[in-house]
Amino acid sequence: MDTQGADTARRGRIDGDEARRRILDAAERLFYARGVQAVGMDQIRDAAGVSLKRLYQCYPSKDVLVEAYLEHRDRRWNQALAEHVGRAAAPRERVTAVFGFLAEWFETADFRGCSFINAFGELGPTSPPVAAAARAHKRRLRERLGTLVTEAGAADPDVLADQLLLLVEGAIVAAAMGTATGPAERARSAALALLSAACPPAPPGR
Amino acid sequence: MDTQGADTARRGRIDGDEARRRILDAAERLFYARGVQAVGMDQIRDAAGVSLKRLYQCYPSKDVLVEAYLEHRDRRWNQALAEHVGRAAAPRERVTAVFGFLAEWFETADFRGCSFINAFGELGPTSPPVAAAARAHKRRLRERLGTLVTEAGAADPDVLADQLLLLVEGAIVAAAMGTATGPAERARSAALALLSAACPPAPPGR
DNA sequence: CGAGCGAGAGAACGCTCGTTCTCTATACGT
DNA sequence: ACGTATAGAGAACGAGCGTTCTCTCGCTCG
Repeated sequence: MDTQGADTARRGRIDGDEARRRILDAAERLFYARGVQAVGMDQIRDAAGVSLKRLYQCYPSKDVLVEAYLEHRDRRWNQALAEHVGRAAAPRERVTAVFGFLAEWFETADFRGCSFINAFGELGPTSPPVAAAARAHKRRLRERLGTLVTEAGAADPDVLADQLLLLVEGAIVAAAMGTATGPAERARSAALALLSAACPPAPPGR
Repeated sequence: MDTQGADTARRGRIDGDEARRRILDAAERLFYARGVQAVGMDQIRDAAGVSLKRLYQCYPSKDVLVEAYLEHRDRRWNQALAEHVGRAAAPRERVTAVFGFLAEWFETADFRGCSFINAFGELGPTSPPVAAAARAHKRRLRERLGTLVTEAGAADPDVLADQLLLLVEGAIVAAAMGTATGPAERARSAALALLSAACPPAPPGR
């Protein structure tokens, strides 16, 4: 009688892949919500409904689990962003879709800023792998912005992409700290202004 | 013979105010460089050249010391920014001076991002006082930007101030993580573009 | 000059937490 | 059905750290 209990949160004899997934889900939720150092392995075990032995079989140390957490979050975030941007066709709409994505994200109940900025601030000087993961995440974002503004025909794509990156990161930080009102909308209007200024509506000169 | 040693880093019988200053200096340096949780009271004691007893006499707990650290940093940072902005007279120059200040700051040898963003990411969900201090710091920055853009005659100062805030925070984060090239300059040019778009050079209409 | 208050140095305490070990019970192969 | 390998549950271990305590010494005040 139901010793398996696939979707319950309590313990039971479970498959190896299922255990990995549950652990990673629990770790992602807890690390993101409370910070890495504030969450112990015991709490992850409880939330995942897995034995400590299993936990250490799947992820042999907390450092490994932290890296897996960041990697997973990078993949999910980039995928969600890509989907959101992909729903827009016109180049300019694709750029503003980035900020629409941010607006939706900021409204999420458990939003607590950017995992990578948080992890970098918390562990960056101590843990080179964490610092590298955070930089890699931002580099991918920067590259995506680069292709978007290039497709939009910006005069100097490198400059504009950097500026949009600043707006995105600033909006995330401001949303996390509640500093600016409607950070996503403010960032989007700023991005539109920069975009309009950067891609001349009529070809200049001849 | 020199049991006092005011400017040496080693121990010795010292005055109470001097002890407070040395402790706060050491705490600021270490907390900022390595993060709050990564620095122990013993290390602060060593760096300050003070006994543990003295340390706890001046700051009765680590939490108190952390709050003093953030408060001190807020005061110093705002003062430095005010000085930098104060050297410019024209309203538009005063706005761009903010980004000149950032550029100088980013070149500092021990630059490691914004103490408040870092502390918020590290301790925000755990420590309400830290979260409050970070929000207060950003609120002050936002207010300063508000007055600057108002003096510059922006059409909608609230929107522009928010946007400049996003650029500033984004530039700080990008500088800390090495994401964008020349974040301060990129932010400044973006700010100038937004500023030009926001304050009509000729009064519109009549 | 002597007594005592306070400072410095560091050991000690208690707690947390990452990691491992032990013990018991269960599933599976023959 | 029995032995064995493995999982679960949680105790145990060791290190790190915030905080306190002890001991000794030196300065100060009468």
